[in-house]
Amino acid sequence: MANQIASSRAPSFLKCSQCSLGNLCLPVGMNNQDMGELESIIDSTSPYNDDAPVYTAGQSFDKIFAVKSGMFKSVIVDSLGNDHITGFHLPGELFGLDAIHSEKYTSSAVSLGTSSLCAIEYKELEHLSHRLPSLQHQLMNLMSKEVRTSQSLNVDLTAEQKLAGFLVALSSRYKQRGYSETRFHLVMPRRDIANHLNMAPETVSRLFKRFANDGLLEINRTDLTIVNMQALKEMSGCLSVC
Amino acid sequence: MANQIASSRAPSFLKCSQCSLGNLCLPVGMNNQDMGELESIIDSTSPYNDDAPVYTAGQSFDKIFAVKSGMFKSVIVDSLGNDHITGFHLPGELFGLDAIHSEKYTSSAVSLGTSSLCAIEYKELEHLSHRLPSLQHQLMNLMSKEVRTSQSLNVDLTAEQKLAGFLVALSSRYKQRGYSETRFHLVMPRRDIANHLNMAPETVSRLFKRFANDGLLEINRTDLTIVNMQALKEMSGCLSVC
DNA sequence: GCTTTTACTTGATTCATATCAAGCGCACTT
DNA sequence: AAGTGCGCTTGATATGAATCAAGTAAAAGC
Repeated sequence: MANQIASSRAPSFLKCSQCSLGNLCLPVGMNNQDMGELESIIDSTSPYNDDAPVYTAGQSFDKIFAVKSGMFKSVIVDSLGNDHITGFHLPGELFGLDAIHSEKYTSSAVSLGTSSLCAIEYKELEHLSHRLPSLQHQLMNLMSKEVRTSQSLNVDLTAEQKLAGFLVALSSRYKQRGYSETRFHLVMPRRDIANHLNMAPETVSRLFKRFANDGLLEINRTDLTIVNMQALKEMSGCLSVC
Repeated sequence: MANQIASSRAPSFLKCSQCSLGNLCLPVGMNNQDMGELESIIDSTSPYNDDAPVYTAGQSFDKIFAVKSGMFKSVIVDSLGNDHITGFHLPGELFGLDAIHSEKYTSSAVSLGTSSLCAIEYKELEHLSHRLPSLQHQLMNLMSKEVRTSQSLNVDLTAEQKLAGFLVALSSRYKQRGYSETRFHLVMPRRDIANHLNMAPETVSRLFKRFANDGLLEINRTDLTIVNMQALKEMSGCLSVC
C-alpha cells in the first residue's frame, strides 16, 4: 500500500484497532484493552461531500474530530468577513481542539473533496483520559504539536519560502501516512493554498511556474511531483520541517 | 490593588493558594486539597534579570513554567539564524507547552526586565493531572487557548491592524490581572514588538506616532495610555479580541 | 560631567507582492 | 459539439511596508 498516490477514497474502518492510522492518531502508545475503551466513545460519520461543513464557527462545542480519509480545512472569519484557512487536516489528524477552551467552535471545518471522519464527544474523551494515562499523554502531545505548527507559520518568510515549506511539510505528512512523499495530488485549490499562506493566488501560480522552471518540481493541475526535495527544503528555511 | 500601573516588581508568593494569579493560572477550578497537591510539585525560582534565559532551544525538555511577576518572551530561531518572538508571557501565563511533544525545547525563553517564575516538572504535572481532573481540564484549556492565539496571529492584516490588535490584547490581559487597561508600561522594546508582529521597528515607530496624532493613544517611551479604546478595537479587526 | 552606546525617530528610496485586467483551458451542461 | 463557468495563468501597474540613511535623545559607562 505504501507509495501509492494519495487519494480521497475512503476506506471504511470502524475500529481504532483495525485502523491503519493508529500510529498517528489518538491511539498512539495504547494497549489493546485501552484502545477498546477508546473505540467505545468514537462514532464513525457518514462521508462528507466536497465543501460540506462539519461545524461552523459559533456553534456550541461538543465534539472533536479525527480524519479517516480525504482532507478537511479549518477556517476562521475576521470581523470584516474575510476568511482565513488555519490548516488542512490529513488522515490521522485531529481538529476542533482550538474550541476546547471556549464553549463554541471558533473556526469552521469543511471537507475538501469526499472525506470521512471519526467524531468524539469531548466530555467523554476528557473523562476517559483520566483513566487512560496514555490517552492523556497523546492528547497533550497532539495539542503541543498544534501550538508549534501554528507558531512556525507566523515566522516572517518570503512567498517563495512559505510555499516551499508548505510543500515540504505536506510531503512529509503524506510520507508518514504511507503515501509517496514525492508525488501527490493537491486536493485544495490554489486559492486555498494562497489564503492559508497569506498570499495572492496569482503569486502561488507564478511560484509554481518558477519552481517547475528551476527543476524543483513538476506540476499539472493538481498532480504534483517533487523533483528536487533537498533544494525545496533548503529554500523553505526549514520552518516547520527539519 | 486594581488599576495600578503594571510594573515588573515581584511579589514573592510561594503557594498557589495564596497567589493572586490563581484565577488565571493552573489552579483554576481546583479545591483547596487539590491545590495543596499542586503546590507540592511547584518550585519557586529565584528572580531573572533582564535578558536572562530560562531555557534555550535544543535543551532537553523537563519543566514548564508559570510567570509569577514581570514578563518573559519565547523566541524561535530559523535555519538562517533569524529570531522570531512567538509570544510575550504575563503573570499567570504558562510557557514551555510547545515543547511537550518533542524531547527538547523548541524555543528559547528570556526574561524582559526583572521577573520571576514557578517551575513545574512536566512528568510530575502529567502524573498529577491523572488524579486531578480539574487540573487536566485547565491544562487542556490553556493549551487550546494557546492554539487559538497563535492561529489568530497568522491572519493577514495590515501593520496598522496588527499593532492595534496587539495593544488591545495586551490591555485586556493587563485588565484580567487587575491592572489598568488604559495605562501600562511597554516592557518590551519596539524592536521586539516589531519582530513579534513581523514588521520593521521603523513601522512600529511611525504607527505609534500616527495613533498618537489621531488621538487614539498617548505614548512616551514605555509609558502608554490608551485614549480611544473603541477606535483601536475597531481598527484591529478584532483578531484575537472581541 | 563628558563620552559612548543604544533605542528610537524621521525621511528618502526600493522592492516584494498585491491588485487589476485579460486571456486560457479543462470540465461540465445541454 | 458548441456553450458556459470556474480555476488557473500571465502580464502591467500600484502600493504597503522594508530598507537605507541620518539624526536625536535618553541611559550607561568612564
